[in-house]
Amino acid sequence: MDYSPDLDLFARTELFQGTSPEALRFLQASAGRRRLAAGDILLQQGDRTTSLFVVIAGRLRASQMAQDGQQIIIRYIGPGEVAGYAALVGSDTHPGTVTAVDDSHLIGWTSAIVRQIMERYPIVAINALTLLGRRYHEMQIRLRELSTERVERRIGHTLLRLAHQSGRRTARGIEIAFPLSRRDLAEMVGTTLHTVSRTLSAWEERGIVSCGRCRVVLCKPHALVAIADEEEE
Amino acid sequence: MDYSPDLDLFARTELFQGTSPEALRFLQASAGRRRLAAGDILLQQGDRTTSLFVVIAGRLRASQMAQDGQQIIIRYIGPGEVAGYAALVGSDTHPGTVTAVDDSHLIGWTSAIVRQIMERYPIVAINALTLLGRRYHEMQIRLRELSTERVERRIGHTLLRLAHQSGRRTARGIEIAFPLSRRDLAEMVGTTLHTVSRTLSAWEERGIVSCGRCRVVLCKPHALVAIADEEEE
DNA sequence: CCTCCAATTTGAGCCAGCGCAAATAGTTGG
DNA sequence: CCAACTATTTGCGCTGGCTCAAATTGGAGG
Repeated sequence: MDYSPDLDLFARTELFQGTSPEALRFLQASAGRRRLAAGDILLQQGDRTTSLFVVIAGRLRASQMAQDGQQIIIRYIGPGEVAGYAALVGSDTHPGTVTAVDDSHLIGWTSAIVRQIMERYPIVAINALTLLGRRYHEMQIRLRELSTERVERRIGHTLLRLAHQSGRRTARGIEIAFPLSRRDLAEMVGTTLHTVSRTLSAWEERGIVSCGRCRVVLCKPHALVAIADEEEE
Repeated sequence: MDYSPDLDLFARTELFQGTSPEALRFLQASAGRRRLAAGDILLQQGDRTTSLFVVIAGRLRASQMAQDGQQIIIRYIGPGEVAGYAALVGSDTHPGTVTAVDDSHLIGWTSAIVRQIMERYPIVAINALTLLGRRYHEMQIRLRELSTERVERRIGHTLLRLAHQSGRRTARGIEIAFPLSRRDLAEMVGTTLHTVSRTLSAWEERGIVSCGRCRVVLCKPHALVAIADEEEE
């Protein structure tokens, strides 16, 4: 491992911000490192919980699968964010699968260490609550969208959220900064890749988006907002 | 207030189980009490967060509304559970509305006290994480169901979950122990009250359920499991 | 017992979006 | 440059479940 995370790095993560220098040193001392290539699996749904990870660089996808193989994407996880929250909430198995979608670099702690950290530094437990509360709230909103909105608006909302979380400014607009296939988008939105493809094609026609293989660029985000939030007449 | 919650009561809630006698005494001393009649609103979406509540008796409904008035039911909250989790995660406004569906009795603490409690007694923060992790996981599952399953199966899963959380054994079967209209069920499942009504009628025909005005009794839970989990051929 | 209101049931028609299928276009490895 | 594969596009027909409408039922209050 050629990479040695410095203390600043920890201080910028959602889980460890605001912790004392002493705590940061302890975190550094007890951490393990992990590198993944795009496509590698970090942890599998149903696996016994052993560690908690924080993403340093790269991007991962958390997904949920049913017995019949149907799966959905819960969220994408980027730098500074927590992956494998089971260790945080004391669950003994992982509720979902986490896969790298880009080459990624993570730092990890065992469940026992995590528990110890939270007991010794309550700010970490409180940060964890804040972060989980945010994710829970996000889920409430997605659940509402899925229950009440048409596919086109859901695709719009999803793209706007992705752009917000991990958009990259480019000459042509805001690009989703990781490989995102039509199928991926469908599994986030709750539809089929066919419908996503048709919708994107229509939008591309109107110059709202520009897309390629596993790539989406939002050229007119405001137009997308209009579609996502327009009043039902 | 004629009701004086004893220490045992706290020890049985999801948030305070496992706390020391000293902590329990502090909790008791700093608690406020609140009674609600069925239909009363405990807190409204968007309101500034002031308190956290624990349900002692009764039942409440947490819901989420969009600008256009479309709403969904996030969950029902029963004895021993937390209502108004915003104070727990440090959110400054409530993400949803909480309404009593039965006469209810709650105990509450101000946000400042909650913060103080979590810093002084880390077990409470850890309990909070566990509880929120459980709810988050529930949401993942509902999101997956909503994305991939047909209405009939979703209604089945929802009824089974409700029966599990707050079912009451009766001569005719397991009764959902609080008023649940077709509309309520529809707002949990992500469909219309018409479709719920048609589905329940069909099931009643087959003796699987028995229902009245705002009442549902599961007469053959195993048949419902079969419907909810049957293989798609 | 009667009135009023909310909850529920049921019918009929329609359509957004799915399922299926087939063609096309990038990508990767050889 | 070719082969094999994966991602994407697009057409077509079908249908689950929504929308609209109207009748019915059960309770609560007087």
